[in-house]
Amino acid sequence: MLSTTDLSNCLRATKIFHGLSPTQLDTIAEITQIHTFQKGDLIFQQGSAATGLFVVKTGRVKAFKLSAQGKEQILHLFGEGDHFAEVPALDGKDFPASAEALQLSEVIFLPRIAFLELLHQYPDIAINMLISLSQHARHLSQLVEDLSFKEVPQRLATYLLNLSDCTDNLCTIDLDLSKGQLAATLGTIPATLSRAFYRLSHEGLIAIDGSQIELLDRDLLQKMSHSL
Amino acid sequence: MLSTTDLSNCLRATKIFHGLSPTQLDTIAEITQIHTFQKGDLIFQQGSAATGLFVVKTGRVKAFKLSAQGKEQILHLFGEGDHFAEVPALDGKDFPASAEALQLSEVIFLPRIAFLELLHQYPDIAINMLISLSQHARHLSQLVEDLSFKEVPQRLATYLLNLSDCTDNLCTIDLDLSKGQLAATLGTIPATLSRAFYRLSHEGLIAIDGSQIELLDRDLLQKMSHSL
DNA sequence: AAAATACTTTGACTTAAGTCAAGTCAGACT
DNA sequence: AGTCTGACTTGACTTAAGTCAAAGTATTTT
Repeated sequence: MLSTTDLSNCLRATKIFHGLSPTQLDTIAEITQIHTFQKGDLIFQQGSAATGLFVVKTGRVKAFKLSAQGKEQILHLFGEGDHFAEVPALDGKDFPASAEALQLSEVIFLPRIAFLELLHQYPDIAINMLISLSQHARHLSQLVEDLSFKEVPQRLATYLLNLSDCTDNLCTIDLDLSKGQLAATLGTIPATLSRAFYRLSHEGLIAIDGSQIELLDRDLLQKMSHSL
Repeated sequence: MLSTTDLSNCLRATKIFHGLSPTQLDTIAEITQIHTFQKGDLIFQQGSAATGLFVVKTGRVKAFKLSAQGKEQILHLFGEGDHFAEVPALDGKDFPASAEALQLSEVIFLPRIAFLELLHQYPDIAINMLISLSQHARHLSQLVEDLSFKEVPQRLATYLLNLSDCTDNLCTIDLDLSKGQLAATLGTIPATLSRAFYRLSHEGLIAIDGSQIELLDRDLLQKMSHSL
């Protein structure tokens, strides 16, 4: 069991409560709960009633949709300090997607009513929230663009380039997801992703060794990620 | 030219400034400008630098992306009282999409800096904004779901059912968009949409007469819109 | 280390949907 | 009325990507 002080230290490292005073953090710490999820545990399910806001303390969480035919589409990946389920927490309607822990994760939970009160009480939280919701929307509109305009090999090229931007000029990158989960992120299925990997490596753009991907030709990858 | 009083009356009817006092509205009215756009006029272009927030006074506006190959994907349709371009107005990064007037439209413009000041000054605006941004995100995640899981005839069935929900049990509906624009909304092209219309009418689910669509079998449409 | 389980790749097949071009239709303009 | 223009439809073709199942490769468990 975490003390309130420890918890308010966690809250400080969080996007949404960033910039609040220690006293404010303590107040918030008192109304939050911590839940632990094992890898694969469902945190909430698409279509069920809104409960509140979640903040990742440790671990990794995915937000995803599942089709009637069993196809998965990952919408977002959340890491430490990220919060999720803001949309249902704000509007009170059902969860638009499901959430699942990708690994052992500790998640801070803030009940909806308490969250809404905080929002009115501390305008800074509302502003932080606006920033992160707009990132969220930007990311979704990028996903729409990718799904609507790009073929799978292009989406893969885009993904690899984005990953390597983070790891900077190191041209060997390590996939942060299993290939199956990567397929679900890119809006396709493992078999198709596998062929896209083959195609990029066959054309000399990348070299694959398990989850290690070496980017051999950034310029061509860049070109591929934009047009066909 | 509109007087400040007239303008503040317009602002009252707006989602984002709803609930503010007349004095507050007057203050806001002084820093806004009104622009008139003809049908087909570009309001701003994807990729250009953020300028501010736009509010539809009259008319209709679409937010859309254009691929390198010339395919269009409509992200949102805005009507009177709706605001758009909140995301770049908030985060200051480039416009993620373009906006164009679908008909003669009057648009209220609020420069970014002034908008951000208002946000800090009047917490109610931030809250209104949060609500509408979450609708925005919900809509985008629905679009992702449709693009990732559904085939074009299913997307069309979903669209028609949603339209008829508004017009309620009146089972003849009038398309509010040209077929070309509807195709861009559903993430496809006119030729494919045309075949989807044919298929639904051939299967007896709808009857088509130009832009008048009669829904003949709601239950089957419902079924089609969900699974295959 | 062997066995079991899960993940990934490959192959053969099917199909939804894009491309391009030709035709049709309707409203706008002179 | 007649022609022009833009929107819509249809046809023939191509192709990306999904399906299903089998083979191959890891990873974990006992």
